Amino acid sequence: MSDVLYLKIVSDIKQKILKGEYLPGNMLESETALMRTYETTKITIRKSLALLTSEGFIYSIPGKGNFVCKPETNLYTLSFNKFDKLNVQIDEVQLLSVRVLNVTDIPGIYVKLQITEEEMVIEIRRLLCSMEKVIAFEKIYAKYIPQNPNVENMLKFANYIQPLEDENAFVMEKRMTIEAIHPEKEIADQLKLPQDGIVYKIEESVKNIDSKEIMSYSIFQVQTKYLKLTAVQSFENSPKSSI
Amino acid sequence: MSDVLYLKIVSDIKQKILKGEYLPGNMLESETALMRTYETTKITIRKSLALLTSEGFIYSIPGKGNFVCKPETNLYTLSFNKFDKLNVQIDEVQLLSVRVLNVTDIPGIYVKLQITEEEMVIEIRRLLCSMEKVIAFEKIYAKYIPQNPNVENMLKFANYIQPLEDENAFVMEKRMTIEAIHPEKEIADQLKLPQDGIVYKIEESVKNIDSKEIMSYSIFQVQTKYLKLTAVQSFENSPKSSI
DNA sequence: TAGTGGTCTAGACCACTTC
DNA sequence: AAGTGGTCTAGACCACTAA
Repeated sequence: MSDVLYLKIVSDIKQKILKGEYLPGNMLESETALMRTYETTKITIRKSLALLTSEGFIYSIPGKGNFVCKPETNLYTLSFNKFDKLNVQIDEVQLLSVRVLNVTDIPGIYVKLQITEEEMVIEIRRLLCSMEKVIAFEKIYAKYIPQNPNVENMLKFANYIQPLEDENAFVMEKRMTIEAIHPEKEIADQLKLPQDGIVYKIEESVKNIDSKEIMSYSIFQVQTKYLKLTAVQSFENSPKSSI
Repeated sequence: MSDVLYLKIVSDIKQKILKGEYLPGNMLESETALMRTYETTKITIRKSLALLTSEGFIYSIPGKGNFVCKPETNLYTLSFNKFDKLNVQIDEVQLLSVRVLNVTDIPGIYVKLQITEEEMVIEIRRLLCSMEKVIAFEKIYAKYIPQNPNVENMLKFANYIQPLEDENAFVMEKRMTIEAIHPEKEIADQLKLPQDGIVYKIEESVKNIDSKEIMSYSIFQVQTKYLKLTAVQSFENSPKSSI
């Protein structure tokens, strides 16, 4: 238990929510009532309520009061990274090919990159390896614009282990879908898998938050045994959540 | 752009971070400097900085200053629910069996439930169906304590669609692992799948945050075509993140 | 010692909801 | 009209950091 007043109030109210004294949808005491119960001023009470709000425990309706949230039980936090979060440590990247292609050469890619059918794309194909073994196969696509720094960056990072988006991570939004499938023959060969093996096919789009532009689209395929998907319900993961 | 001062300051600083004017690790102007630049008082500045902190953009070191965070690029938010988030709507639950067993009858279950080998477990086996078709197979385990309300709750919810943990969601921590595997024969039969089909095997532990006790352990197996896993990098998902 | 962030207080004005 | 939350201000004291 903290000896800071506003944190005491926070953990006190949090306890009441956790113990079920306040149920989702219930209204808390009014701010003036809380001022009296905790013998402090509006400012301190409001600081406590602000913290509870940012942690997702309560919300407020102006003119009415503060209410206990209905917790969102469907949200999980998943920690994933192509390079760090596999069961093996990627220690080598084998570049298979770097090509500049017409959009029409790759069916459907113009939709993924949200570009017109007249444009060019750059394609990178590479293998991620660990201890001389092929762990994953990856294709990366981006719009090709000659002399564009993004393209140069992609090439620079093509055979490095760090993903290029880490440099400007604040501006990026990544969205991925995970599927479990039987590998296509090319992939099965590369990963030295039987045809009825299983791979995770992870498609990821990286979007610039400002310009809304799709920066890159990648397909990452990895044998299931190298990737364990673990997700934690993210409710209590809010910042500074400490009881 | 908001007409509320502290929100203006927030979005202003956020823009500077997004545009790269402030880089991760950089120190912001001091609070007194910010007071001068925005011609306001310490309180308003501090309110802005508090919001930026809770959104994960900055952190502060007492006596030194406020610094731009290195964004965590590995964290994704996954929305998942056995009942709502499949590609089909579960409209029926078929209870296959409810049994009370010795812990030793289910190899390894005492580890999952963190109980001793002398205790009893309750086991629920059920099918989740949609439009007369079997979508998923689920086994749920919990420690069996006669007359314990948890057990009664489990039984009450055993053939309902809502998961029982929703009632006390604040106190629960859910942790799940997702695997893609070839189904065991029992599962393949139930889901009417070929032996070389693929299912997602989702194991979930529900833990009471207060008591640290494992409330339940479940194994949920669903044909891959009914579950699309989509994850979004959770950086910009913080509450009230609005630029 | 000067500068920094952390905590706390008193009081004003506004917009909103409810009766 | 009474009560509610939202925003904003001035100023104090503390603990910490750095020179």
